[in-house]
Amino acid sequence: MKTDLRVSKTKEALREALLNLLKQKSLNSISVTELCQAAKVNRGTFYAHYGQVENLFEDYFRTIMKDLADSYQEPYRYVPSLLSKDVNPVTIRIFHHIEKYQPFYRIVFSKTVPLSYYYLLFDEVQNLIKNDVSEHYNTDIDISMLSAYQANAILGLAIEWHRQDFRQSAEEMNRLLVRFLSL
Amino acid sequence: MKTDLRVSKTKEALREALLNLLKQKSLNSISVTELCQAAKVNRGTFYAHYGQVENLFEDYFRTIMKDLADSYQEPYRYVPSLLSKDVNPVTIRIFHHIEKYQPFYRIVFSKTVPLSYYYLLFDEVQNLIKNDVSEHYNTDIDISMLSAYQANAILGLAIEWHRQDFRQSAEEMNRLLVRFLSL
DNA sequence: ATATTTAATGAACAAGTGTACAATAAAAGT
DNA sequence: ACTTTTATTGTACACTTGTTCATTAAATAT
Repeated sequence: MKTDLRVSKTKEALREALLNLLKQKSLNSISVTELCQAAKVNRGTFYAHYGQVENLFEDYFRTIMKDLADSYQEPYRYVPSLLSKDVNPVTIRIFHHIEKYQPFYRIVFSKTVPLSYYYLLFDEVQNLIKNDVSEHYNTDIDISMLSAYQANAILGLAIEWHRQDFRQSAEEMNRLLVRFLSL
Repeated sequence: MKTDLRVSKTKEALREALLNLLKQKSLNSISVTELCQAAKVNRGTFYAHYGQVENLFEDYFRTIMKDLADSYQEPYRYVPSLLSKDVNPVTIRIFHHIEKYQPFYRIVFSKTVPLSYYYLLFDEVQNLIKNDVSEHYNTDIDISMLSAYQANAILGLAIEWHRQDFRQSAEEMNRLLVRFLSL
């Protein structure tokens, strides 16, 4: 059975209202009450679907990360020439993705937000690397640990990128990563 | 001028009450009201010092991380023999530190907690690496980016360690890190 | 078209939040 | 010891939170 039209209608209204409010104020200053007023949705209805505003945002985050996953379907155009074979381009699309959704990732990387958002990103990158790594290394190595190590290294660059207010281009971040991988 | 005795008294009472409550329930289920009742501190006084329960925990986290920083004063006894010179032992004390405060780090790495705790840890490790890295590499390299990259790689292991319920020993984590560094 | 299922609504409730301010009490300075 | 400074307390207020439940309305199924 498909989802009830009313459900998708209210979820859409809430998402829309959240995005509008985020233009004016920070995520954790948005109350359930004002969100529901903006969305013209009953407060009880909100609680039926999400428990807190953070969960609504997480819902939206998942759709954005779906776009990251999807990007691996099409060929990648941004790999610097020096890359080619050593570094699997798979690991490197993340920076263009973050650049594309920059206003969004300013929130994801902000201090007051729950750690769960970071974990969503971590999971995604770790899984991408897991697929890649399991082919290239011996089987006696702990794949979970190695992929966690490599995935989070990349996210470390993303964190620093955010801290420097995204002043570098995604291209530059790619080149940085390639350089560090060859150290 | 030193801090007022009354201030340290109330802060101590609040910290003590928080630690007791954390034995029974999760951080974000602890209300300001019940915390203040347990600490026998007026609710208004709490708001004068911290704005939310999370900030009180952060305060405590800082003292624990001070212990990590201090550990670099004394010689390190846990370095596997294979390490010696390639890997600076500086980077590797983190796992014994986390092991020592394990119940605490279960909270720090839990999903609902603010990202700021992770950043505190990240800052600490990044700075330790910065000091080390600035000696060993060319000056044309972006030290902030490289240290962010390396620091977060290590924290990636910590995240995965937490996810696997800390089943490995700190020694094992050290060996894993050494191995990954030589790949 | 109609009946059935199920989601959204509105109202109401106890509890917690965040803030303000005058009154009190405890440190610090002399 | 006494005065001054400053933190804590108690009370109050408007507001938000999270939950419940009967009522209404919209979508699905026949």
